[in-house]
Amino acid sequence: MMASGCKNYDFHQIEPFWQERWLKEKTFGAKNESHEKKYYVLDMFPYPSGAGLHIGHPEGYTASDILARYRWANGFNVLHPMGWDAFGLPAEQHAIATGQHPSMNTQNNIRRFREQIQSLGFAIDWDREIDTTSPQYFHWTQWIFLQLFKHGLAYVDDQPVWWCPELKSVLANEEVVNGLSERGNFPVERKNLRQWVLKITYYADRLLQGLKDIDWPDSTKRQQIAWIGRSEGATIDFPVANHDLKISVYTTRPDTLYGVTFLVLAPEHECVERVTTPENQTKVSEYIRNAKRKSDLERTDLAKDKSGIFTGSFAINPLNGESIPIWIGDYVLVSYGTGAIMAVPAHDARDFEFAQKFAIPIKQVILPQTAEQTQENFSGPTLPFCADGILIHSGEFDGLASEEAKEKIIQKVITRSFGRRAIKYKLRDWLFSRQRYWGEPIPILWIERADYDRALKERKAYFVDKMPKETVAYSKNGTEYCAIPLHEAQLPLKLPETNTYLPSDDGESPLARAKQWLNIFVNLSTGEISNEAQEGWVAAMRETNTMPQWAGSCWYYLRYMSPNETKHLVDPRAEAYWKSPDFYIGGAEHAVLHLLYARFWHLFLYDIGAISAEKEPFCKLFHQGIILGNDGHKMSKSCGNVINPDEIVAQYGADSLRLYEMFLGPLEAMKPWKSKGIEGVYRFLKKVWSLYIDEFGKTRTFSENNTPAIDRLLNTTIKKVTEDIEALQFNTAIAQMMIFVHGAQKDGIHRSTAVAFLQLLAPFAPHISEELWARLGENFPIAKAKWPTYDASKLAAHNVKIILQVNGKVRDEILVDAQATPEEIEKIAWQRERFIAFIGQRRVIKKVYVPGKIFNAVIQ
RNA sequence: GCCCAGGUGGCGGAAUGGUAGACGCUGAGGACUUAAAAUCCUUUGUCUGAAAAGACGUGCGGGUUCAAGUCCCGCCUUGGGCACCA
Repeated sequence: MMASGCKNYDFHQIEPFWQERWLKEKTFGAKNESHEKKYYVLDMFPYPSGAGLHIGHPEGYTASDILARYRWANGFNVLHPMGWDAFGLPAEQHAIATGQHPSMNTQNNIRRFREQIQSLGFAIDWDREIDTTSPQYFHWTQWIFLQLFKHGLAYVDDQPVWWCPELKSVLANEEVVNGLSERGNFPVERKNLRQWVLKITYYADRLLQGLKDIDWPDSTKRQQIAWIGRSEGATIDFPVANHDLKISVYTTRPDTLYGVTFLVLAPEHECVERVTTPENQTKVSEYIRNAKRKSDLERTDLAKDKSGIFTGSFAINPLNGESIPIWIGDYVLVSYGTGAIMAVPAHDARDFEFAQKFAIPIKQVILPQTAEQTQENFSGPTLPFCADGILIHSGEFDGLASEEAKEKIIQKVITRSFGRRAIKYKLRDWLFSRQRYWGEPIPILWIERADYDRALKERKAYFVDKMPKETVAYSKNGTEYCAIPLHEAQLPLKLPETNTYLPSDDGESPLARAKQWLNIFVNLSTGEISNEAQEGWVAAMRETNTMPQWAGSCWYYLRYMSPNETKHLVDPRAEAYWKSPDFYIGGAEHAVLHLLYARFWHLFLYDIGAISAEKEPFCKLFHQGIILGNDGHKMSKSCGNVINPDEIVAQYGADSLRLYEMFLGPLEAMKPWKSKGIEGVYRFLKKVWSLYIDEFGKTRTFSENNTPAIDRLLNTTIKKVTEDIEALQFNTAIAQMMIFVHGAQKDGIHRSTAVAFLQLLAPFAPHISEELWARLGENFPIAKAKWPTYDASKLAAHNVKIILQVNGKVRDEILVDAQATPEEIEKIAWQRERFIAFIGQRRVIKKVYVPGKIFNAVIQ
């Protein structure tokens, strides 16, 4: 069981040899039937781009691989899979440019990625490889969509959506950053289009609550919390003077209700026309026209210059009867709360700015409550004062603290029935359709209303028990169409073959041009589909939108458990065993996209019983930091600082690359790549080699015995490496192994020590470890060898160094027996001239002894 | 503007309140070599000093403590996130 007769550390020979061997012997195949404890370690699977593997990929993959191999060595049945998130724009743009079908391009990229990843020697179960673009996979992505549809969580809507003219597609809220597309940084605009939307808001509260029980980086949890944006408050109805009309506003600050000096409606608010008085009509219409013309970037611009217009009407504050003007302003969003606000300029920065600009009265009703600010000479806070405080000018509520006042005022509002408690979320429903070719087709058929009604009435339709309570419908050219699910037997619904991938300017998907695929006939009793009209069948049109790239990644971690399952999205027995990943690693950039969408789908699948083991998909999450270029900037082609992993592997080998990426710094930190730095770990591996192999390429004969120092060093190293792996502190684990090798080189080591050290090194640098392991005559994979344990009694040295301090400053050091008592140590200290010299004639008033470390004399 | 995480030698980074700078890179000197590469050894925070040694030193200013990179208060600064969400 030996790789080669290579004399020197020839990784070119060693690494491919073991990679092939692991693959062929399925060394890292996970067993779905096992009495062993399971460990499921998951990487965020890559998008196989045409650029090939990036140097950042192996960072997370190596970290997860170290854990996988470490768990194997601890007797776990480990699942460490890999796959491809392969739908997406670049493959399609490549197709547009070359005419080559996107699947060709995708398969080429996958092949390259697989080769590159395999060249790094990860302990992956390649029999479980998945590809989101394969029909066997998207069959179940489509199946999940049908379940969402059935449960009323997928619906169509033609509210304004983000449209990107450059990408010719709509984008989800999460994909728009500062008015630009997340992908490509192209401008986006608002456009009314008929779109599929998933009701993620139905899960808003549970998505928030679920965060409490999972072990995630705080910053990521905070981002999701902020994105969900739950707030508690009240909606309050303001009657409009001289109208039979009330305007409802949402507020989180009912304690400021006495400070309301105006209302503001969003320009799109439904009451705008009714409250606008005739003399203000012209100006208001003009204002609204302008507001509509403004791009969202302008409207939410950084300058935030307030604009607005008076409607001419007044509302009545229901609490104190004050008459307050009703304004229109585009700083109020129609899509949040009620689309109208009560403005309290004294205690809200935005209202304050608005009031100042339009000379509206500002009425202070809250006083700061800190002792410092309530002193006699206190002249009042700088307005706006937005924190909690004590109420003034608020009638019966004067003197109450904000928190209590909120509650009391809400109660009064409820009793007098002009309002109610309310909880609002910033989270919006997930815009789920894309006008693109290279995505999962949405498995929906559109039939005419008459056919739909007749089928339902006859109660024989195949879809009766697969429909949402509310019919999903839309009208086009005077005809109403209803959505029905494709029969499950028709899944997977494959993309039509076409040679025009280019989307159109009007938001129509390229699929709409594949007429053969688009216009079909369906048997409403059986769900069968045909291209030819048949007796009793009805004409139907397929949905032409496709799913967004996030769809496939919402449930891939389940598919790995049983990648070939044909009856379920995941084999229930496999799911019961593997549950969910024990460890999930990937970039922080997915904090609110993938990681929120996947949690949503997981909760849904749990609710409908498709899975049963866990309510949360990712119980422990970790983000690896970004690796920057040599120059400290983010790697990019334009900066010319991109490091190619293939070149590193060719020059130093995979083990060096793995080791170096782990040695760079803390896993979570952003850190610059230094091309010189890899020399250090490469030298280290060469030293390891020569510790085991002599200059003729023969395995060395080891020492008869370890020196006591080596015994201690080995045990310290086992302890440190084990603990550091558990804590994901790989950089310091490697440092400790370097210290070990240095000591081993000097003193020589016993064979058993040589064996143990290889095991520690194996998760980090598996190829060289496996090679040397084989040369030591072992005949099974090193990853399956039981992880070494340390002997705690051998960690302590016989002699310890005690630091002598005077007033906390280091003045001397002494070497004493580890068993020495404080008295004995003090006695030795008083014999040290250097130490005594710093004390001189002064009196010692205190002595501090830190066992095994420090003796500190405190003098006057 | 708001929220979060950082700031330690020439560089990447180590340090349960207890010797700051582990480990690695770089630089300097040396050994081996005809030479180079590789390897090995010594050295490498700043200042003063021939040396012994001493003083200073973890973004800045205070504080707590026998003892502070670490804890507390204020500020500066870098990175990330959110940003009219009422």
